[in-house]
Amino acid sequence: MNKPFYITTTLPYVNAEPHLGHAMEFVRADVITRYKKLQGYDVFFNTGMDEHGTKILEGAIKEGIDVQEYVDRNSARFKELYPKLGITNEINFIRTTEERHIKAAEEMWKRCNDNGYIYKKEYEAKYCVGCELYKTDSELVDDKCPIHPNREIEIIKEENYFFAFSKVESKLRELYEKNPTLVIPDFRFNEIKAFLDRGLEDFSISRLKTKMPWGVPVPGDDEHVMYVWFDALTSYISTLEWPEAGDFEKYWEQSGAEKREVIQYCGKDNLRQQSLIWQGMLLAAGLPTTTNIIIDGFIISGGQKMSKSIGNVINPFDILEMFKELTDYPEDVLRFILLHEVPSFEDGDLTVESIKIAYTAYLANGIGNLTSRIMRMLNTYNIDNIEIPANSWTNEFIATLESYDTNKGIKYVMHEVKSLDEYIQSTEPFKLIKTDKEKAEVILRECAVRLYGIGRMLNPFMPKTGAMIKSLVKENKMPEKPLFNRLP
RNA sequence: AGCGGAGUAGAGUAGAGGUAACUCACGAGGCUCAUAACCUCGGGACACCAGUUCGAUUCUGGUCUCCGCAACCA
Repeated sequence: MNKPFYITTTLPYVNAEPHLGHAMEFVRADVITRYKKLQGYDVFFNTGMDEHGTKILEGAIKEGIDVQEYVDRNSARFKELYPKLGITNEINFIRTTEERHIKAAEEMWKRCNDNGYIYKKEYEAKYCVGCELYKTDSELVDDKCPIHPNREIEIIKEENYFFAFSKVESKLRELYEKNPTLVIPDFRFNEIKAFLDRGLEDFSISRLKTKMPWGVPVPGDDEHVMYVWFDALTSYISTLEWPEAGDFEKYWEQSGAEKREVIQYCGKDNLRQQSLIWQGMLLAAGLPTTTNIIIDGFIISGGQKMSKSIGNVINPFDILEMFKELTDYPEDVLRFILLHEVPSFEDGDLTVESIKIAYTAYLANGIGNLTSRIMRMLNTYNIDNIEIPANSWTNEFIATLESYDTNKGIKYVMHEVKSLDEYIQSTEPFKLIKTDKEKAEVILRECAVRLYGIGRMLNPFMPKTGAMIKSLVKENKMPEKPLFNRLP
């Protein structure tokens, strides 16, 4: 059976520490990956690090270290995070400083160039002599560099390479028309369609090497390096060793597959880059486009953006730390919080307080307690040999994941936890066992099967917890200690 | 200016053209299998103004407020 599936996160730009937004994107993509694997797909799951460009150079200069050293160190920091999030270890990494990536970026450039989408034009760039860096309008305050307000910003006229965005405009429009679910959710798609309708301007895709050397060289021109976006976006296929055919053919082109599925996850700040620029590049190079781009919202805290000056920053490591004494599955707790407390497509709010409340309500009092009470009864009353039915995922549950609504998916599971608690209370098997043993046993077997079903559904979301619940039911074992201890 | 999103009980969120749901907090009761857990009941909400409709909180228009984007910022 040929069921290939490709999914990638955006590659984080490694000029800062990993934050909750990164963690959330990884976790969601991981949930989809695990779900698809359980459905029999051959999944290529990609992530990596974006390591070129001005900001990286700036960061390295600031710390006074070699740029390669800087990206090596920061990339390691990110790589550390994946296992702590319970991300499957069958994950592919690409760093944009890798040789295979640089080759792919050069090839992408050549193809766009050969097809007539790249041309040279004079460009006015703003440059701060103090920083020795290019600056964008949004970085300047009153047309001055905030770090060097006493120096004038230099306007550099230089020959730059431009991408003929305007030339792919009609192709993009056609792509959008033919693929009504290209961008998910639909309100984001509307946003980008409206943007496209206003018309696209060509944009600069190179920088002078003398001013910004940290990038992939432009093929055939020693004086320029590629603008970081052009190189970074190519990583989604350089990870497949493109332009070599092998994995690219299998996972990106998916020629023999029933339905082509090439999925990208990204934050809402990336809408334009992923849905417009990257798709435009693929079209220009004559390559198949992405089939679905899933746009995440942001995580805020207490109604405000997380920021160091407000002091409301919560990073993934903090949450793991909070729960490491209480459970053997802190990564599942973090996954749960991100999946359950943040809407799938809109902004969500997390505070230390809200995280604790959710943990107590759903994990300690919910799943953990439910597991204990059922397993205790099965044990005490010696009810053994539970027959596990072959498949128990309902269509309603599957539909949540097929539409990438991971938040709705895990809420569905939590609802089942709740209704199983209600079922126990209303049927009272613990009372019935004294008067009608047979009937009590029927009820408890039903409970065991339903608990096992919860374990199964939990699988993509909270893999370790799901596996533990399943094995407890199978072996008719009481958990040695609570799955999720209550907070002190 | 423009574009997109949002305004639902004390807080955080669901939801739908016709008894507004969930988690936490609060009040009352129940159960004892369970992690002082679990179950039941109760109080309390659809920003504002018009329109469409038998009927709107849900659709349309407007107002106010908040958030994001406003391109070469990765």
